[in-house]
Amino acid sequence: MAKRGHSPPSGYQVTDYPTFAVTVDNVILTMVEARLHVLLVRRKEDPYSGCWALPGGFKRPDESLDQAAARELEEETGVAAPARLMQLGAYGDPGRDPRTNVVTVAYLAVTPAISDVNAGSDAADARVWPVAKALGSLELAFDHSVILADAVEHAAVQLEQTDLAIAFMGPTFSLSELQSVYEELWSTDFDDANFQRSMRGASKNSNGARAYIQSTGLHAVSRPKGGRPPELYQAGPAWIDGPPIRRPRAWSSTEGR
Amino acid sequence: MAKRGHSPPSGYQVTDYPTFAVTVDNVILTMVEARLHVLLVRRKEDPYSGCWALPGGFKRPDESLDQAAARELEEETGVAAPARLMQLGAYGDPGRDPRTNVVTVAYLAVTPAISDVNAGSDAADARVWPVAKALGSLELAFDHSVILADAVEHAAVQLEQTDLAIAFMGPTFSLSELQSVYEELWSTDFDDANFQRSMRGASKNSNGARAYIQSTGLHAVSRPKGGRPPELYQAGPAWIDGPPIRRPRAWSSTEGR
DNA sequence: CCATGTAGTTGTCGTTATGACAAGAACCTG
DNA sequence: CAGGTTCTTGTCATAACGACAACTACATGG
Repeated sequence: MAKRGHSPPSGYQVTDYPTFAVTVDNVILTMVEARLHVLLVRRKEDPYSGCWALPGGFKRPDESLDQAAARELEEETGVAAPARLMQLGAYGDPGRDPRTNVVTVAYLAVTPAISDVNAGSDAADARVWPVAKALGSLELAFDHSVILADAVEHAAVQLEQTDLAIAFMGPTFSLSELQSVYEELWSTDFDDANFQRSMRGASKNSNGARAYIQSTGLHAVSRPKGGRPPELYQAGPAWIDGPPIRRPRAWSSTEGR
Repeated sequence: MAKRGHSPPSGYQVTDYPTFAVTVDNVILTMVEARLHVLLVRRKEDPYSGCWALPGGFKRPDESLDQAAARELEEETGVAAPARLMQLGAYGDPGRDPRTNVVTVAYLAVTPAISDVNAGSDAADARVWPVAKALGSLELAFDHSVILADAVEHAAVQLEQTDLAIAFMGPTFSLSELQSVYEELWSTDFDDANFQRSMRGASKNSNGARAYIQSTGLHAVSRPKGGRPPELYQAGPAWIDGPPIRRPRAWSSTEGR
């Protein structure tokens, strides 16, 4: 980027353009007992005081949008920003905030089970909610239910394009845990056997370099209800783009998307 | 920073948050002679006066982001907003506009060959440029080369997820025209024969309802250089999600993305 | 310690999609 | 009509996918 020294806006008037507040909002998704959950805070101040909302806040002029998102997440929830905080989109419908003109930029991230959530000074409470409930009975502040719905859809798409599913997992995981992520976000049911083959790189697919996931050799400890202890895997080292598994599509004319 | 005549929200202080200008910028992609082109305007005012830039401008408080994008496009270029004006993302790095704090929301659309482009009052000129040149030798205003690059990447991804490729086509088109879109955006070379099968729904794939494209029965008129006149197709009526063709991936460890 | 239940893993098989390539069909030009 | 170009159809081997049977490794309860 060249061209500096444009600084003094030669006869530029502040009144030439309308001003806005710019906020960032984070959609933090995680998996609790095979169900998709989202991190929400309960608002302490007006507007929408007492409502649950996505953690977020005002962007500062001296920080990038990405930085603002990470900062606000930590401030409001005590949750360290996940590595991949993806931008989702901007929302700027008139009147979406009763105070003033506010444009918000939504971010999406995925984490393994969150250890401790602590409401920051701006929030009355903070916890994870099942997405189904957050979109159903909860009545979120502002247009946050729209943002949340978009985020879930975006995550579902990313699942097919990237290794996003692994971001839901801890350092080691079983294939059935991973499978539950795909099944939950895509509302599908995979054949266990076929799922495993797909994940490993299957058959004799190609060069070993692919490595979407990697075997650790370890096995999970047995659990109360029985069943064979699964082998534990970890994220592959140098995974390059490409779908680890294909999203099933409904071709029948009766089904939409 | 001014704060427009908005009902002073009960005890709310203007100084509680920083203000920004919000702009929208459009990336309009089209295909000219099998090469990807982008619509640019030459700036008439500072900053970056004389530079080529994406058509865009300030959002107004009483319109949505989508509306602002469509309005600015028409105002600056005389090009009617294409049906699908997709939001690409928000860009808000500090200092990206030398005047003030500006956050811009980028939009992406694809059109068939644009008939007439007319520079609006804000622009000194308007025309389509090959994307290769726009990203190479042209030196765009602000961070518009970053936005453009992101847009091209986004279009390439959408090509696999939606029927975006057809948006490049006119009312009727030949399969080789369509093929050139995929080949240009993905930097690949498809086997002509195999490409056709994929596009038609191939083999005996499934219920005819799929119909990504539809035969018109017509044939193109013969062209000067010879060759068999291709059959002409049109967009399918009720196409539902799903990739008409898969993007080839490079699995070899030497290739990135 | 054996039957039963649960969960994970391996194997097989037919169907479908994909990629490579040959061959034919319809137009141009000279 | 010969030769070049572009589009179209056909064939074939291979890889991927979905369904499903079978087997393994654990827990629990008698």
